[in-house]
Amino acid sequence: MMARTGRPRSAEADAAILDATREALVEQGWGGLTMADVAARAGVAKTTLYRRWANRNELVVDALGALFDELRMPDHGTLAADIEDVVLQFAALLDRPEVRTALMAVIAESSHDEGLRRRVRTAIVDRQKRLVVLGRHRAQRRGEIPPDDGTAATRAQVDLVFDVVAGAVVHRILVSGERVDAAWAAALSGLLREGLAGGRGGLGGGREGLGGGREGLGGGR
Amino acid sequence: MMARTGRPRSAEADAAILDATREALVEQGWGGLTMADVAARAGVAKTTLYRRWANRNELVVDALGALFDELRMPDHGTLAADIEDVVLQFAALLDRPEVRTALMAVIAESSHDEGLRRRVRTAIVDRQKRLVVLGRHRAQRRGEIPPDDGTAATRAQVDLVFDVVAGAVVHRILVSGERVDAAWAAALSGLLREGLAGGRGGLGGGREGLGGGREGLGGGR
Amino acid sequence: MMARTGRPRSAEADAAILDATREALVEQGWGGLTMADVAARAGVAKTTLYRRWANRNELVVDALGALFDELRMPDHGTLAADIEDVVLQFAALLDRPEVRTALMAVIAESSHDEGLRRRVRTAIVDRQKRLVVLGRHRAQRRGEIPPDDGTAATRAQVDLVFDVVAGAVVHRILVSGERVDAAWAAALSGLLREGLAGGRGGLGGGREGLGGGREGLGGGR
Amino acid sequence: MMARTGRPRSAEADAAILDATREALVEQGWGGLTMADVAARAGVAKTTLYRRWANRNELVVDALGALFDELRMPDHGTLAADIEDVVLQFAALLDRPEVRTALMAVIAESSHDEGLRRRVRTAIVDRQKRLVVLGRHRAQRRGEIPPDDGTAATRAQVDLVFDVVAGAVVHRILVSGERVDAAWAAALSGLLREGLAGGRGGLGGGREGLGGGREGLGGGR
DNA sequence: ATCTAACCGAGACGGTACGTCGCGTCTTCAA
DNA sequence: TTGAAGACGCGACGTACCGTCTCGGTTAGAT
Repeated sequence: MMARTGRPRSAEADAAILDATREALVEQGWGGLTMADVAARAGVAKTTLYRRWANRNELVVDALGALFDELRMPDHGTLAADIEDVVLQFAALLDRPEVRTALMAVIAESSHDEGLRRRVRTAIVDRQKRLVVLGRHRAQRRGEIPPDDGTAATRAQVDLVFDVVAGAVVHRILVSGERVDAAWAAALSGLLREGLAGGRGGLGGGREGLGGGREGLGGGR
Repeated sequence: MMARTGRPRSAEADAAILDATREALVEQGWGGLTMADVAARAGVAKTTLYRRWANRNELVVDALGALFDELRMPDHGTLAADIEDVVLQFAALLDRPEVRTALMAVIAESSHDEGLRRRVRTAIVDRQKRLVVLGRHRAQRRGEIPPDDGTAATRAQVDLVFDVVAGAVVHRILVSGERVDAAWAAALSGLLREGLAGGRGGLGGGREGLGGGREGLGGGR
Repeated sequence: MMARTGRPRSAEADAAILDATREALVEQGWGGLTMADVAARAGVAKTTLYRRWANRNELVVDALGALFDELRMPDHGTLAADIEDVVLQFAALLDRPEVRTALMAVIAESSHDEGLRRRVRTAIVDRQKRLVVLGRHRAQRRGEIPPDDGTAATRAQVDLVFDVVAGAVVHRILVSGERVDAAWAAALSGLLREGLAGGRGGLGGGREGLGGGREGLGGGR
Repeated sequence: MMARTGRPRSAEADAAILDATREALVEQGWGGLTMADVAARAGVAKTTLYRRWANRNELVVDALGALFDELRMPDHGTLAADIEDVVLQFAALLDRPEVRTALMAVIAESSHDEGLRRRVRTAIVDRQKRLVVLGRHRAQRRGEIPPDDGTAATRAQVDLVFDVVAGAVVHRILVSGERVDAAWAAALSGLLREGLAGGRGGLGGGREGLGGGREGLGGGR
C-alpha cells in the first residue's frame, strides 16, 4: 500500500534508541534526560529519533512500556499466592531506577496531553490490568471467588482492585519511599482477600489467609 | 540566632507567589509553568522567587502543600463515614487541575533529589498521614478497632492503610482517569474495614457496612 | 582538515549580524548594546550570535574592523596631501557614532583580555598601520624622505608616526571632543613633516635635541 | 544656607571608597568592577556610595582624577627636558593598571553622557592641559618659542600640541601596547620641537615645509 | 541633657541582560 | 529514502548587578 522505495529503516536503531533511553534515565533521571544524549548513546542522529517518536514523552512511554511487557501472571494454585507474586513483580519493576524516575513523570505529562494519555494506557496501564483480569478468572475457575454476574458491579470491582493494588504499590515505593517485601505483599494480599470476601457474606469464613498476612506483617522488619 | 538586620522579607510577596504559582499551574499546566510567568502574575521580580526557592520544583511543592493543609478529619461517629469523608476530600483535592498536573511531576522529580523528597514528605505526605493516624485513634476510642499494642505491626498497619487509601485514590484519578464519587468511596471504605477487621476476628461482626458500600457501588453510574 | 559534514553556517547571517551590531551601536550606544537586540535586528536567534562570537566585545571588534577595512591610501603625489587625506579619512571614521561610542570601549576591555587585544590588533590596528607603511614607501619612492636603512630606528619611526597620527586624531575627536577639519589636518601634517625632516640633518639649524632623541631611539630595546 | 543639623558625612568613608575603587579596578578591571565589591572593600554600605556618586562612572572618574592631580610640570630649563619629563610622567600614569583599564572606558561612556563628559573634562583633561599651557609659558619666557600673539592660531596650536602629546602616549600604551621609555619620549619631544619650530621662521633656519602646513592652518575656515 | 535629623550597615526589592541549554526543525552530504 | 552531522529559531533557565527601598541603630550638633 505504501511506496516501499528508498533505504529501509534500521531495526537495530529502534532497539538501540530504547535501550539508550532507559540507560540515560538510570544515569540522568527524567529531568536530565535529553534527546541529544539519547541519540549520542544510541550512536544515532537526533533526526532518527524524531522520525520515530514525536517527542521525548512518547519515546519514554515506549521505553517503559517494554518493561511492563515482561510482567507475568503465574498460576500458584491460590489467589493469595498469585496476588503476592504479582505485587512483588510490580514492585520489582517500580524499583528499577528508570521506572521510578520516569513513570510518574509521563503520567503527569499525560494529564495535559490526550494522545500521550492513550499511549500510556495501551503501553502501560492495560498491560497491568490484564493481570488482574487473568488472576480473577483463574480464582473464579478455582472457585475462590464467585463468577462474574455481568453487572456493572463486577466491572467496578475489577477496577477497584486494580486501583488498590497498583496504587498501593506505587504509593509505597514512590511516595512513602519504602520497600515492598514479601511481608508487605502478604499483608496487602490479605487485606484485599478479606475485604473482597467479607462483603460477599458467608463466602466461606476462612480468615486464615489474613492471619498469615498479619503474621507476615507483624514479623516485617 | 539570626541576624535581624536589613530589610525584612515581604510576607505579602510569599503569599502572592504561592497564589500565582497555583494560578499558573491551572492555566499553563506543569509543563508550561515558568518562573518568569509566576513572578509576573505575583507582581514580583524573578529574583524574589529565587531568594525563597531554589527552583520551581520546591516552589510547586510548597504551593501544593498549602492545599493539603486544608484537609480535615471530621468526626462523623463511625469509621466508615470518616474514611469516606477523607477519601472524598482527598479526591476533590486531586481533581483540582493544579494538583492533577503537578503532584506526580514533583514526586517524579523527587526520586533523583533527596532535598526535594524531604520537602515533599513534610509538605504533602505527612499532612495526609496525620489524618490516618487521627482517624485511627478516634476509631480506637470508639472501640471500632483495637487499641495500639505498641508493636511494629501497628505502625506497619498504619502505613499499609495509608498507602492503600492514598494510592488507590491517586491511581484512580491520575492513572485510570476516572472520577471518585460517593459510591466508589464507600466501596473502598468497605474493602478497607473488612480487610482490617477480618483478621482481627469478631471486631464487631456486622458486615452491613460493606453491604451498603456494595449497593452503592452496584448502583453507581 | 575540517569535517565538511552538517549544515553549513549561513553567510547571510554573518553579514546581517554585523550590520545589526553597527545599527544598534548608532541607536543605543555601547552601554545600551544588547545581544538580544542585535539578534532581533538581524532576524537571528541569540544562540547564532554566540556560535560565532564569545561575547559582545569580540562581536563589536569585528563590526568595527569592517569599517576600518574601508580606509584607503590614495596617491596624491605629495606626502603632505597623502597624510592629510588619510587623517581626514580616519577622522571621518571616528566621527561615525558607532565608532565614537564603541572604539574606546573595546580598547578599554582589551586591557584585561589578551584574546580581545589580539583581535583588536588584527581587525583594527594593523589595518590602519598598513596605511602608514604604504604612505612611507610612496614618499620614499618619490624621494621625499630617505629610504629605509633597515635599522631598528626605521621601524621605531614608523611606530612613532603611527602613534602620533592615530593618537592625535583619536584624542582630538574622542577626548577633546572637537572636529577634525582640513585646517587641522594640514597643521598636523605640517608638524609631522617638519618634525621628521628636521631630524634628518643637512636641513639646516640646531639638531642637537633631536639628535639625542634619535640616538636614544636607535639604541632603544 | 543649608540646614547643618544631623550627623555629618564621614570623610574617612570618602577616601576609603576612592581607594577601594582603585584597588578593585586593579584586581577586577573595569568590566569586573561592581558597586557592591567597592562597598565591601571600603567597609561601607552600598547606600553610602550612592549618597555620594550617582553611578559607577562618576565614581571612577573621581577615583582616576585624583591620580591625574599628581602630575607636575617641573622646570628643567629647556623645553626638550620639560616635554620629556611630562611625557614620562603621563606614561607612568597610564601604565598603572587601574588607569589602563578605566580611562578609555569612562571616555567611551562619556560619549553618550554629557554630564559625565563635563566631569571627565574637569577631573582629567583640564588637569593635563594646564601642563601644556604652563610649559609653553615657560618656554616663551625662556625665548625658546615666540610669545602668544593672541590669534586663533595660537590657541589652535596649544590644542594641537595637547592632542599630539596626550594622544600619542595614550595610543602607544593602550592601543599599540608598547612601553614608553626615555628614548621614545625624546623622539616624540624632538619631533614636536622640530615640527613647531620649523614653521616659525628664524627660530633656526628655513622651514618652507611647515609654511604650507601653517598656511593651511591659518587659512582654515 | 535630650532631642532629632542625617547618617550608616544590612539586605530585600523590581528590573534588565547575561550566557547556557534543550527543544524540535532545517539543510547539507554520503551511503 | 535513510542517516549522521550540525546549524538554526525559539524560549526558559538561573545568575549577576543595577540602583532603590526599607529596616534598626548610631552619632553629633542644636536646643
